[in-house]
Amino acid sequence: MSPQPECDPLSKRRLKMWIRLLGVTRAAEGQLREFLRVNHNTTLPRFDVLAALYRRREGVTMSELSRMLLVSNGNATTVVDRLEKDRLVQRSASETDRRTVFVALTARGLQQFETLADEHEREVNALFGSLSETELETLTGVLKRMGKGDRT
Amino acid sequence: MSPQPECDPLSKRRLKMWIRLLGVTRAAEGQLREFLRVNHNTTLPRFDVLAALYRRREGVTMSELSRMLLVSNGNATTVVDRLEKDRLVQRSASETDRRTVFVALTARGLQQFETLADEHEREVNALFGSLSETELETLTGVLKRMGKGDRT
DNA sequence: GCCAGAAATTTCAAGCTTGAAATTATCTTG
DNA sequence: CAAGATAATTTCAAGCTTGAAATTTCTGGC
Repeated sequence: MSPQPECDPLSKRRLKMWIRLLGVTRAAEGQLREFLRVNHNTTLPRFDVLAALYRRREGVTMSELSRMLLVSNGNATTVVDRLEKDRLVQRSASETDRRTVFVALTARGLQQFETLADEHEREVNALFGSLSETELETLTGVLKRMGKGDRT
Repeated sequence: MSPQPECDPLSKRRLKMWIRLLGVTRAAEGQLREFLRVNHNTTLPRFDVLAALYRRREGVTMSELSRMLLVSNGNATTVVDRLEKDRLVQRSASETDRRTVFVALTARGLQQFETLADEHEREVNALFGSLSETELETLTGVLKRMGKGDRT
């Protein structure tokens, strides 16, 4: 049945690790999504955009934003559209390149994010509270190394 | 500014770990999505359903399916609808409970999945090939422990 | 200066996803 | 046995996401 009788013995273990990784991540995402919906009437993608703009207070271009969030540029456009309608973020034109559009938090967006971020951190803490300091350290180390390979 | 001057020093590290976890997972998902689209003209959700049905060859109920994949039942319905239209899966009624619907792979679905699975495994291997055996072991261990807490 | 190609963004159609409401069927208990 | 509660599934509206095509703008070589 198996086409590689002498296949790399690590292959199946890598696959199982990936399945587990996906499962853990999806479960956590689901919890956070529910938390944001129930307690703050918002969504994960909206939160992600606010968080990215909070880290880059001076504003970012639409392209930078989609790269930061690993989403398509079309997607960034629509989420920003909605956030802008709600006056949480604001677009502005570049003066040196008329193709470029900057996005930044409004005062309202900043304020809302600060409340949100605080509770979000608590929620994440609750989700991963069972990890020991050692496990946390190990996991972070491995994840860092895994992130390095990403030169897409 | 910070409301918890003496906050748990692990809190921020847990948060950063989560951000990294999400980043690594999304990057890998993106790669796999592209692989499935370019090489097999299919999508991750479709693959996920086929994989679940492959693991449970005898068939599963719609509810089981959505639990396995951590998606809403409405979602399972629509993906199965499309796969059924393509004759890759098949619904059948339960004889003991007329509310229940079983889904299973068709011969065609089974055949397609076997091809797909093989290449998918290779792709996952390529994505995580940089992990040493030790790292793989460690990561899997931690992920297992993290999965335990999920009694949602 | 002109023009071909590259770059930034938006638009679009199609598919994914959610949570809530609706439907249909089963169970429970008075 | 008749409600009423519970369960399995589908339907639905709204929002998310993608990749491709369209638009507008810039840049570099001629």
